[in-house]
Amino acid sequence: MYKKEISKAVINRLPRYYRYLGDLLEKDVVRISSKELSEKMKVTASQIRQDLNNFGGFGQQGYGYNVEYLHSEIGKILGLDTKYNMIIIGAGNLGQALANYVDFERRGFYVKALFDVSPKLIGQEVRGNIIKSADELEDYIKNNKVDIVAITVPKAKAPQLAADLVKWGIKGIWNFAPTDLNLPKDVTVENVHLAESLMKLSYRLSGKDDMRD
Amino acid sequence: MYKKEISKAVINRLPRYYRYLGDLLEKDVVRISSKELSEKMKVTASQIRQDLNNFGGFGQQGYGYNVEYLHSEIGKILGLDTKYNMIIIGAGNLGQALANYVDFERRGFYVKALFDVSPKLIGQEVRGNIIKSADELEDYIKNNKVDIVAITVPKAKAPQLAADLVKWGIKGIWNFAPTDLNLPKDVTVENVHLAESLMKLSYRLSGKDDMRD
DNA sequence: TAGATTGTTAATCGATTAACAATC
DNA sequence: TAGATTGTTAATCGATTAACAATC
Repeated sequence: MYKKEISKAVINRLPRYYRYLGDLLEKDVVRISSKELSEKMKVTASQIRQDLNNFGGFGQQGYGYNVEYLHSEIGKILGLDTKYNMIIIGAGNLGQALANYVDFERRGFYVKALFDVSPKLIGQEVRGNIIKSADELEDYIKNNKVDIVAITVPKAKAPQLAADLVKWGIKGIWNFAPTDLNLPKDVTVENVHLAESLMKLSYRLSGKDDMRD
Repeated sequence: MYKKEISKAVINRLPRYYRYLGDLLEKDVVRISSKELSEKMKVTASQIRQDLNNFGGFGQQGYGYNVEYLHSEIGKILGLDTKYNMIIIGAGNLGQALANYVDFERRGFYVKALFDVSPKLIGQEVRGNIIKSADELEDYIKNNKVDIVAITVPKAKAPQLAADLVKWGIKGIWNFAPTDLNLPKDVTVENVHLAESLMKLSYRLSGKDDMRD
């Protein structure tokens, strides 16, 4: 069977569709047309229909889309019907912030452990998890199912840590360290580069540009 | 004078160039060709040259680019030669994590105050800043130069807060709340949607795809 | 000078938008 | 049935890559 290659641009938009549909669902909206949704989201209706049709026909001519059904289908596409075990390495403020983010759990991402090297942090409790010593990391990974590792350690430590994680079998990394991790292509890395986000804001504020997106 | 419109794709890449050049600078690399840089960054040399030439000719034929000069020029393009006063609204873990991120200061982003509604947090110190009551926010903004407001409050509170901020004259918002803020177009909003980032990771892990980027 | 590498134009590729036939 | 709106093809637009003349 031929596997359609979905473009990155489309995938990047899916979570946003999911969010808007979730909001509509909360407001008990039953159906929505691509045109109405396009006005809310400030994209073209055409783009919405094209995007969705990469995955299948979720709508109905003359009617539009059933909000609950579409929300659920996009959730499945995004893998939100799966439970993921996540651990966090680096239990500073950012690591703790992630551990405290309840919404992740609602989407199927369960924080199972936090690790740190700092004796000050080891032993502290964060949302029911005792922060463990980084020395226990290898053992932990080898004895537990870990789907996602969030890396919130300093830049200098991240590449070696990532290499070790891969060696121990980790396939999914959520990287907050301000560096690129060059890992085998069967390992999925999603980067969150806060400093770069702030620089983009700076660029636009400094007025070399009058972007509208 | 005609103002060239720089595409969003280009701007999104600038901070990454800046980071790689900064790393080279730390290693005392003096010059680099687009070809060498392209190999490190895993992009095409052509793209690098095209991107840079949106802003001017920073290189020299037969030589390449001077690392220090190019780093500095990209910094200027990104507005990193400007000092920004930033305040953080929502002093939970995420807000505190941002306040503690030293690197921001190095780039010219100074955290001047944190605000929260929680009596537990108000009065606490974070990196030399006493967390203030959100009641003082309007006064603070009216009496101080505030260039950037980082919003780390719950989703439900974010839209009203953003509307107030705009009313009080704020032009730059770094939004961490999982919602879109619909603000006048002279207000610049940069979003960091962590949940959406995690969903993208989930999509790729759930294997509907074998992306190579 | 010869060699290297940029700056820039032209060609290609991919993504977005428009249009409309299919169909609920 | 008539009206609405999708699914999908075709047209357009923009971004990336290739190629090469300019030039250090």
